[in-house]
Amino acid sequence: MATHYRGSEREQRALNLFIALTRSSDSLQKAALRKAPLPEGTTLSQFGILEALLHLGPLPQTVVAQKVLKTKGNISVVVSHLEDRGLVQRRRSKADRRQLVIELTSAGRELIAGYFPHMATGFAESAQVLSAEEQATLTTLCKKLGVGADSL
Amino acid sequence: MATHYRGSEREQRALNLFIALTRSSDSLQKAALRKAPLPEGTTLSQFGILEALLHLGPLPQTVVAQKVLKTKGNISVVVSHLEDRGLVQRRRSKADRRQLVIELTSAGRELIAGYFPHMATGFAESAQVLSAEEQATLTTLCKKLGVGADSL
DNA sequence: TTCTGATTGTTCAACGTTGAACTATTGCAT
DNA sequence: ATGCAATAGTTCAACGTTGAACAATCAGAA
Repeated sequence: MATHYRGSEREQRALNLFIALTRSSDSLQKAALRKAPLPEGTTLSQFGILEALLHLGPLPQTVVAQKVLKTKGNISVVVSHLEDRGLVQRRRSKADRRQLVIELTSAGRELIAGYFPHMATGFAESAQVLSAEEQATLTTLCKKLGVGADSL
Repeated sequence: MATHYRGSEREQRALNLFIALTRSSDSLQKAALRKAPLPEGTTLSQFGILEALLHLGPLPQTVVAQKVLKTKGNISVVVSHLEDRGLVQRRRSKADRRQLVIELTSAGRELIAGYFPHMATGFAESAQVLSAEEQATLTTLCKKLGVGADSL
């Protein structure tokens, strides 16, 4: 589990932190998916985009890319797949004709709105090994770390 | 940053935790890579395998798969790429003739041993926004969460 | 207005990733 | 010894992912 690298204390601490972060988010994700399998034919990437649209409303692709931490090229591809499946639709923005605003179709809304609560329950159950206070501490420290790392 | 899902307190807490975990590990990784770009032609996946071999010695592919949290099919592909690049070599195990033991070539060892310390420094610098105690707390909570989630 | 640089999205090559079907080998139970 | 379930690895289709090259549009300066 821990790194086998023989470096300074400081480096080993940082490496162990990174490994623990990566594995725990991976474990949490997998546990939630075990409890709430994705709808047939829906991938994790597609889910991420559908979820953003459900909770934030119609968005231009660039904004979607920022939300799900992927590149615009990637979003373009995955949105096309969602469009092929009839879950999403592209609309040219009148304000800025470069933008394509993505919005859920009724089928897409039904799919994601019907599924998401199961996933939320899955996360809640999986996170229960930590107390509410521990979860809050963990979240706070992660945010501090993330913001700090981004500004380097 | 936080979820926009309107569910129970418990669910929102778990979702926010997951988002924070994901983003912080992503930020930490990207910050480290900014400070220490991977060697030309080396991908993150290839790096992961080289690193495992450097610090754990020659390993059969199944073990590598467990270490880097990927499937055996994936390891097979990436190891082939590493073999093409002359960084790694497959050796049929005598004890169990099903196993292929992967080991670093001298070129591979030189590459990863020369690069890894830079990455370690990058992680250490990026993690410095947290005190040593905070890092330890974060690591401990992550492990507890990970172990708990795995056993569901 | 006109030029110029920045922004939005598409496309493509190369690689990564998974899960399933397949082969070879092993170990065990009978 | 024989048969059989489990294990190690390969391969493939389908999809995801990135970064770079490209076209269209916008916004601001001269």
